[in-house]
Amino acid sequence: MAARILHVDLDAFFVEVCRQRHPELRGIELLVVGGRRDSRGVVQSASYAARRFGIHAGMPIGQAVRLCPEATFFRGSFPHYRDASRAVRAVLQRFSPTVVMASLDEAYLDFAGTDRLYPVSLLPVAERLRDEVRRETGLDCSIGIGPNRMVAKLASDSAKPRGLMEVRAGWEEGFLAGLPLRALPGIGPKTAARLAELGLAEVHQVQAMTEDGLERLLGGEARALKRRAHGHGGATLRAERLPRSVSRETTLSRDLRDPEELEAILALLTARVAGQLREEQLVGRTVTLKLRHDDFHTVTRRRTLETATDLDGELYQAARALFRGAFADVRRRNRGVRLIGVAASNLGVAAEADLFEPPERQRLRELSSAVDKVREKYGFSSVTPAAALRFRRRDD
DNA sequence: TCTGGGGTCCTAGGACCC
DNA sequence: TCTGGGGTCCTAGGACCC
Repeated sequence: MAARILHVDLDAFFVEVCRQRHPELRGIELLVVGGRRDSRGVVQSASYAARRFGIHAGMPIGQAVRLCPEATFFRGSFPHYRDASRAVRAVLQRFSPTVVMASLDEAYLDFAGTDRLYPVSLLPVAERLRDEVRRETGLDCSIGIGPNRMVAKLASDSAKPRGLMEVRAGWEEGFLAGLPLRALPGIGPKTAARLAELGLAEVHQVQAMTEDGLERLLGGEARALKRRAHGHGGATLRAERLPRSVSRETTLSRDLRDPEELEAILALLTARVAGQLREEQLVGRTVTLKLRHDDFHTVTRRRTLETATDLDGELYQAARALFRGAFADVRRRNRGVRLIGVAASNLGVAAEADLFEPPERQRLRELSSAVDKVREKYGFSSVTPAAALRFRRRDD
């Protein structure tokens, strides 16, 4: 059964969702979403008008301000994005039983086995899909169609904005030949620079080489690159699996040197991670602490627990111990801390009940589910971990 | 005001085991 | 007589993606 994958990519998703939710932004052509003017963040998305000034996702906000001081900078809100994304998914699910959201603004649809239904082209389906998404959610999208995920995605990239492109089976190599290697998934800035030093910049160059020749240049990576250059990659859509990690991190509005203040923030971040684990009925066994020094030197420290947990206290205990170890280095280097974060990984599904669980742990579990209920009703900050009180009092 | 936040996957070395 | 070899688990870091 021939694979046929459709990739839907929403155009300027974050910008458009902000416009829908904040009508005062609608008349503003030059709109940049991601953080306020003075934030230490990066651009999440920019309106097409702002992009003409060279602003793009991932660019530091400060740099975007310099490129286009007259632009409006807006922070945006995750729940709004999430709700908009779900609304789009609901439309997509009417077109295929297999819809995999790759992120908030991207989805893959499986059309394998539709050769009789649509013997020639999927473009008419894509057109209807685009119109229905537009009509029901007010959002524009671009759609790429291909024999696998990679080609479908590259096709939608080429089609942006508001375009459709189909690459039929057999035409992958020709389509890819005109692209830079950097366009291939997995070829980021570092790899692209390394390949460029070897004289490789375009997909057609890799296509023209033998695998042995490429192997002499690249070693073990040759095979994977060769496959991608010829248009292979992701013929099936795998169902969604358990997440691999749950994390929260924050870049502080100013660099901090006070460990107590940092521990208070760590307590809040850990409570968020624990809350998400419980919400998704997961438990984590490995706790990772992340610290970024003010000179951008970044370290992680991790610890694997005896038993997986979703309890604030157990996660925090591990996180704090890791923090104290890592903070000793910060102090030794006489630096401040720019970013602090915590992650739970090594995840499993939370067990229904454990008959042999010690009673004190049972009490903690009851406590956290009570906290979860209050938070569900009144918001996360209605309950604050004691360890975070100092931070709350100071900066709220 | 340079450089976010949430993820995924991979590598490499050490410990430990058989 | 100097050191095998595979597998698994663990930690730390890094590239990449949106």
